[in-house]
Amino acid sequence: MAHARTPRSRWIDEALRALAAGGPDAVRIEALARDLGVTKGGFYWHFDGRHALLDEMLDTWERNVVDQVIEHIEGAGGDARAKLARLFTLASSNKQLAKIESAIRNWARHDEAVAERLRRVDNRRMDYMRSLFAQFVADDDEIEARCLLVFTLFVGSQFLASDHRGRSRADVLASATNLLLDIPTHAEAQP
Amino acid sequence: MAHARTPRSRWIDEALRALAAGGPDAVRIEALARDLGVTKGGFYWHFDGRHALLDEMLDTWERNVVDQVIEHIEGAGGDARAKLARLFTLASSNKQLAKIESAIRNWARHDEAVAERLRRVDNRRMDYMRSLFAQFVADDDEIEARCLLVFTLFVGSQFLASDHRGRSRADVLASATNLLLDIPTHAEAQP
DNA sequence: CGCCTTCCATACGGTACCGTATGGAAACGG
DNA sequence: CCGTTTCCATACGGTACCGTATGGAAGGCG
Repeated sequence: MAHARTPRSRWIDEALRALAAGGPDAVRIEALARDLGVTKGGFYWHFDGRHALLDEMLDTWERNVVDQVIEHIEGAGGDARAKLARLFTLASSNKQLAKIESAIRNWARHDEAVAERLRRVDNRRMDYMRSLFAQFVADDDEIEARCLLVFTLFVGSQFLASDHRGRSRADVLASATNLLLDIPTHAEAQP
Repeated sequence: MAHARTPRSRWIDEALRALAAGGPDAVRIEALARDLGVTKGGFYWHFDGRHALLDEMLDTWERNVVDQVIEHIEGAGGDARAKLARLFTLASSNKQLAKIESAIRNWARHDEAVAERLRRVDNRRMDYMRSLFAQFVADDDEIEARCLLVFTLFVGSQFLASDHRGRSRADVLASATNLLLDIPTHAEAQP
């Protein structure tokens, strides 16, 4: 096994960068080759065409995201609110990963295979959040609603262009997450 | 002025359909011509190239969205909560418009000119929502947070793939909006 | 060293699109 | 009914990409 001068992983990394920058349509083999300083000659030795590269990109992403989550579950301490707060902090950092994820989310709207992968990831995250909210919210409908609000807050803010009257987006995000962690249950609010 | 067999508006409509289906990269002139049953010959008489079509698409969308909002402001009655509830209902319908908007949101991530148009639209909607929330929420930070939560809820749910434990997405959306309209202010929740 | 596997460069044919040029058909206006 | 404007078809050259084929360089190994 001679050392690959441009191994599979480099193609995948570069492809993910292109995905983040311009979506799946920007993942062009000849363009990647130019960025890597080689020609596409070696690509077709490593991969079975463009579609295979896209698949492996998604495989890599799916693994990384899961690892990221697990890593955070394990390294966590404190109660449910503290864990959620740490999760929110994590979601706010990792800007490159957020771009990749946003590109994949949009991609999934047009490609059922991508949508299925995304569903696996989203469902796993939702399950985790549900288990945390369940520790201080009684009503199941409200748990589900709060999970949806959290999830869409971070996903949606990537696609939002509005300003916030002098406030930074990060500040408003923090206010919103505090709201989601501090508000009383629906049952307590009604009497 | 002879009657245009394929007037500008038909090109734009078809382009918006293509945008909703596959993003801006799917707006291909020769493909649109095929879908319209003509050749691209007439296109370059009407338009000054592909970029001009994309611009006019966005012009059309921006006008329509603003009209849609104004129409709803005018036709509204009741208090702020009722108006917001009606706004949420509107946001949940119009599936084709939602697809176009999602495509534009993703587009704006890569194109600054598109981002500026989107910022105009988003800011106008945000201003309207702020004025409504201000009628039953005291704290300015919380108003901003709730506006962001509402906005990202509807935007983000378009990009979400998760399931909801047997509940429909529409039901969870309804629970979430109720939460945003019924929760007490931060100041009231703290003592 | 000589060989053989691994990796890449080069060259090719094919596809899909852009934008232009030019002729012709279609619908008026006098 | 005839010319003029309006709209479209056709044909062309150019670009960018895909995937394949084939030769060659580079490094491990007997």
